[in-house]
Amino acid sequence: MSIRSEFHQLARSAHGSHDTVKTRHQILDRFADFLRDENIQLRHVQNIRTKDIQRYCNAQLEHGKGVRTIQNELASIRYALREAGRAEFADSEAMGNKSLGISGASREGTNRALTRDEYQQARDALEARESYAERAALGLMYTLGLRTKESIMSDKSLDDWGRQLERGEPVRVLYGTKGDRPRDVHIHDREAALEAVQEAKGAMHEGHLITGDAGTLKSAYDRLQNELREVLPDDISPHSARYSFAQSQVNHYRAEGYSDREAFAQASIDLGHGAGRWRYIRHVYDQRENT
DNA sequence: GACTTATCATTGGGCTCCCG
DNA sequence: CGGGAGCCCAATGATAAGTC
Repeated sequence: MSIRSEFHQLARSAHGSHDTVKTRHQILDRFADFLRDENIQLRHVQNIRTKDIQRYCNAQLEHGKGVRTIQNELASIRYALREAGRAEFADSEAMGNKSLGISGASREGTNRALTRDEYQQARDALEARESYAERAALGLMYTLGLRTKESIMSDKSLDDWGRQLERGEPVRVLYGTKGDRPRDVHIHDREAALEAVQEAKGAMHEGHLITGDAGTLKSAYDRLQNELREVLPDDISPHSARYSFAQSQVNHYRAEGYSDREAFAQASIDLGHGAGRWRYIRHVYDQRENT
């Protein structure tokens, strides 16, 4: 059995969501490519040495890959090693990111928030294209702070959200959340949020808001992503709408007299992270120049 | 810091329309 | 009626952003 097929088996036998397993599989496959191309002749995962890993890291750096990316790849490789019974090796100091020369990457976000004008322009453009469902999805992302996937899967929740908003309750996001963690979002601009929910309800078609040709979640996702990219500025991604929401939450909490730190913490909770993530929110979401 | 899961960018397949 | 330009979109690959 080749080292490649060993990798494949290891990638699959391990745990994780569908996407995670798939990614791990790809990473290990590329690592196997590297070993082959470099003519490093290893028959088994058992025989992998630190220097092989080191060479891989160097080559990736050389190739111009980001440090964060390589760190992520190494996480998968270590996982495979552990799965193959080499936990001690995988967790050894020599196999740490620091020793391999891939530590210390910046974790600050690179996206910026969508401004109100840009939001309005994107909505107009979507209307002109008669992409009403996509326009509604963008509205939900902007007023409720939803991720793209959450907005696609919002169809099941729109009625509930409408009711919750009417009563002044937090909005409960259940479907499509990262890691399947539900969250309650405190909405300050209730009117705008209600409007977005109504709009989305009206844009639904056969029980769904967004549908791709293939009828899968993935195709719906790609369609929305593509459509939004065409009407948003080049340096803006759909996720930027969520940044805007985060900023507006922070501003509202501040206006209510919260300290900066508490405002960040509250906004963090609204985005579905823990309160302890306030520092992160400050870095990633609250880029002052756009507030 | 390490590991998992999401978003984003790029690629390329396949459709349509037009020309010869 | 074949083939290629141009477009649209889904698949694939890369990377950012989550949690533990």
